[in-house]
Amino acid sequence: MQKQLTRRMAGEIVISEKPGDTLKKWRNIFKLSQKNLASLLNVKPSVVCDFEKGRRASPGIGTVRKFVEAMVEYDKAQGGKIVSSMFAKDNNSAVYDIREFNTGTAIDKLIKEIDGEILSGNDDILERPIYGYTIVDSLKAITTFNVFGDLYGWSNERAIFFSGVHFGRSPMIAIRAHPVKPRVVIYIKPKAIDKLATKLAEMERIVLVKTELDEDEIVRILKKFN
Amino acid sequence: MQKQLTRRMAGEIVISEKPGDTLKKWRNIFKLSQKNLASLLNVKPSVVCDFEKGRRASPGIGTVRKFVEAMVEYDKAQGGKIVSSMFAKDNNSAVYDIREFNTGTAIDKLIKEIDGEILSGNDDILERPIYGYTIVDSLKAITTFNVFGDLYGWSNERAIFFSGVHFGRSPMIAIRAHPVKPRVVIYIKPKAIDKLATKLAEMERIVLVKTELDEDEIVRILKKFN
DNA sequence: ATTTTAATTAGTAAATTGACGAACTCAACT
DNA sequence: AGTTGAGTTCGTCAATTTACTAATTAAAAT
Repeated sequence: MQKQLTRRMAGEIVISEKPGDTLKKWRNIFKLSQKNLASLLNVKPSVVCDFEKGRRASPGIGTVRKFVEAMVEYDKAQGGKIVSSMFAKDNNSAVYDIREFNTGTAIDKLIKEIDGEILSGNDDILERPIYGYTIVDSLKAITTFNVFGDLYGWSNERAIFFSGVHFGRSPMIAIRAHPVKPRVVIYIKPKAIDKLATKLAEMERIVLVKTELDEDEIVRILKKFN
Repeated sequence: MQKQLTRRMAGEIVISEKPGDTLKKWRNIFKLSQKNLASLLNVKPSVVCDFEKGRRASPGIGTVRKFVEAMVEYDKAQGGKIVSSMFAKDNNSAVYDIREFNTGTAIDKLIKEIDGEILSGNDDILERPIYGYTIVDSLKAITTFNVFGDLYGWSNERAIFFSGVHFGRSPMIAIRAHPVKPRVVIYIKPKAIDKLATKLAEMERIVLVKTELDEDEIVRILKKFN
């Protein structure tokens, strides 16, 4: 998340008409005075000012990097309020469990273990490895502030389990709309399966599975995987 | 879109462990040889190589900018294939109309013009300006390849009209899941309004509106706006 | 009215960049 | 075996950046 923000800041500064102004904008966002920022960087305030005022036509990327990273680091030390606010991420109580595997696990192996039934998915995808999973409550996932960003751990090559599924339409629509996609979607005890859900799964080439096991059993079983 | 990509590239290069490698990565993405790129920049190939190999610890942002912009410009001249592909935009037949305004239009003014009924939205948001709109068929939007990326024109401060709405649940879920949000969502002749839809609108602080006018009438009316 | 704090401007020395050309490696063709 | 294309390495040098100090202006705070 921090890296993402530093990249965004850096990109904005580099491409900006007036890099100095953009730098200043960010300094203000982080509520730092030139003096404060200068001391974080172990330089004199005039240095900060020179950059903001555009005295250098083309400062080095090292400079930009130091500036940007110093601000983000500073914020982190203060509790990371600014960085978090830029990502508007919050309450992730919708996430029941999230884990990464140390090695890849084939999709079909995982399905077998949790006694899943495949609703959609070609054979050729089933051998692909995934590197983790996330279990979420489907309704909470959409009503909780911005969980979608939290669904993906280290790897996007993962399975997402949805509990509290009625027809499975909303979860697939959410996945459809979200830029990052899992490899496998598993509905925990769905009441029924909407046709649009399977169609969307096919379009996204996502393996769609249902299981009648409950969350705790699944977590227990997946403990094995490493 | 181009600016967005240049920023992204620049940010990645600046923050990268090895800026040179990242530069190279992008050059490869744009299918350019060092020689080609050098000629676009009016420098000798060894210059490109020096940067890629990291001979300069901290090249200036002007250099990064020139490199990045040259690649994007080059691609644009070739039809913009790479840039487009980075945004995975494709078939946008779900989009009925998309337009940008030249000046901001207050949300409440637009609502009045299209004879809309507000289902959710605080007064303080209603005065905010928006800078464009998109009209999409809601079902096509989710079944068509990656329209979500195409919903947003130059500005995200816009209104999105959904036609073919049943209960308005899916469109709001899609918006919920998508990282970029419009200011206003307008359902065109919805059959009913799902409670979850209004709830999500409130959470996202999006003004949710319904109108009984049809697409053509709306387009006609919005022609006035500039 | 005076002092502090924040920001700006400018002169300067040392370090670094930006660009060149020439020599060199390493595959891939012919 | 020889040529071509793509990429790499490196010495060189003018132009620029980096960071300093000191002086100056502007706004807030006492």
